[in-house]
Amino acid sequence: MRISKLFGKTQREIPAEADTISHQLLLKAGMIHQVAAGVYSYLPLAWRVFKKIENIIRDEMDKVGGQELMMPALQPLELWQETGRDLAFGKGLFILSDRRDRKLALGPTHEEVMAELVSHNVQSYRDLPLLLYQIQTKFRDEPRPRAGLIRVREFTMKDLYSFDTDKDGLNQSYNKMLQAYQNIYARCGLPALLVEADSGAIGGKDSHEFMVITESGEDEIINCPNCQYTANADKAQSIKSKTEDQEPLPLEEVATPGAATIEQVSNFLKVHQNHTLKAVFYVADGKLVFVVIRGDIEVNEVKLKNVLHCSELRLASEAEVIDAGIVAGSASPIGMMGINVVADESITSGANFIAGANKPDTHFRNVNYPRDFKVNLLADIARARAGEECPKCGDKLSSTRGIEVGHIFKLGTFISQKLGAFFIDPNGVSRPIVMGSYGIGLGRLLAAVIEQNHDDKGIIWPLAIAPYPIYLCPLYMESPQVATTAENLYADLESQGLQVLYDDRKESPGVKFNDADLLGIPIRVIISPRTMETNSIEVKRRSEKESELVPIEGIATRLEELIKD
RNA sequence: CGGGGCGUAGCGCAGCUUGGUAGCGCGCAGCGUUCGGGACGCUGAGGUCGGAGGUUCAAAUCCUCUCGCCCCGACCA
Repeated sequence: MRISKLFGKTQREIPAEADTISHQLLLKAGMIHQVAAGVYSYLPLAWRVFKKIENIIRDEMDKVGGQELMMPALQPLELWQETGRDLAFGKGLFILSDRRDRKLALGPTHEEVMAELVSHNVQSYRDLPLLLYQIQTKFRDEPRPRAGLIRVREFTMKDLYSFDTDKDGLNQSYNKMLQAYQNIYARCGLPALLVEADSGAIGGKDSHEFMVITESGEDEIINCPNCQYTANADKAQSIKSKTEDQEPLPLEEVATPGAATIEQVSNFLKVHQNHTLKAVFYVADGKLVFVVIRGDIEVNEVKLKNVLHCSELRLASEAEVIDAGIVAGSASPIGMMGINVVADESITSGANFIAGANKPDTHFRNVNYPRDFKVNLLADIARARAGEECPKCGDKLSSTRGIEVGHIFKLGTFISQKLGAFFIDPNGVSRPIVMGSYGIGLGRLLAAVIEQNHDDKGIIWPLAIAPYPIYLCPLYMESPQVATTAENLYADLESQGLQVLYDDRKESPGVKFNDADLLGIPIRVIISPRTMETNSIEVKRRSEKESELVPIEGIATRLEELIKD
């Protein structure tokens, strides 16, 4: 491709709206263009990268026996209502009406359509197992699109679904996919970390995410440097510090004038925050929930949502709390009636806590569970933090941030049951098909590669997914010798099937070098009067500082070698 | 949805407080001189100032409404 004809121009200044590296570089390199919030066009260079990633993914899916098919983005809303997942996705679902006022959803994922399809084509255990996938556009009305291609509202995803007769089969399919995913990331030059995850709106039991560690990542990851326990902070467990053993003392009221927050109360009474219990109020599907947790620990809303089995969860407003007859600032689980009380396991980690008395400016000392109050539900609803102990080995946990570049789920049978995807087992008994779901976002993967592979000059594409592996860069095109050599070499390389980006512009060396670096083409080939003097051509890798001089006759061979590495 | 910010030429910005009919840099076009890390000179094209309404002799500038975009939070595979 001649740069003089290439659609898409590099920019000297970075558009102000971008502050994530991958977003900045994609815009600066002229690879993407924003159409609306979270909606982008891919220009030719980015699209070439995209297609290379797509082919790697397709290859790995096919290798483990996946069969590619294509399902529609446009789906009847009824299908979503059958599984109830229209509620789980809530406002994230794009819904539109057709001319007859029928409601349709733009698919955010395809479990429903897939299960419906399979229900018509699988009758017997002999038809299983099955791995079906597609590479399709998905639509999600994200509350906040951000960071360029990392969180968008329209995106391409490879989604594969596994269908098995039982749990063992599911585990086998799951492990196959896990390996295939590792291969994909490795081939894309992306170190991806496997982490335990929450399954969110997709549902199901076990789920793992693949994370690329980067500061700009949206997700917090908790990990143990000792035993390699790694989990999304939404899901992560930890062992909270225990307070010292104490004999329970009698309950005692204390005046705490003006002290409402945990910080104020613990300062006022001169006790550590881990000796207090705090009350946090949520509204779950319209109902008030009283959450009790140790004062120094934060509530993990994902865990809370899961134990409550609710679809909508938000913090209660002060007015809602007061309306329920609760004294904000001194709320107490003691004597709480007619309201759902959910407590974190941390309330059993010590004795003689400070807690509210449900009277203004008053708290209790020596509150002990279960002596002084009852709860409707006791569960782990605490946010794990760095510095706490690993649930597996007891070592100190640390935390990092990452971008989720893949998510795999063991779904089980809830979707197949709802949509009637059953099979007849060898005993003639009808049973629901056991499903798994495996997603990977292509655009996000592309962006993550840039987050991971760049320097202050620009992108450094891994060879396997670079838009072009070779940047042919003649300097001083006015020199007939340079121009002729460049034209001939370009024609030669093209005829050998090599993909070459040919900078045939009459630009100064500085401009060409900077564009070559910005675009991140792995191998730069320079022809100039200087190299012509020794009848040679200069070859430099984007990832390295040093260049080498190669005799003109040997250049094609040398480039072939470099591309094979 | 809550908080903050921004919409003026393809991109980055100034002008707005104090109304007088739009400017700078980059990029773009032409010519010439340059040229191994974003050269220089000259000439030139390009904007109904996000949109609607209002105030005024006069609005990019003041007022009202509205649309869009970004960031933080909430939320979210």
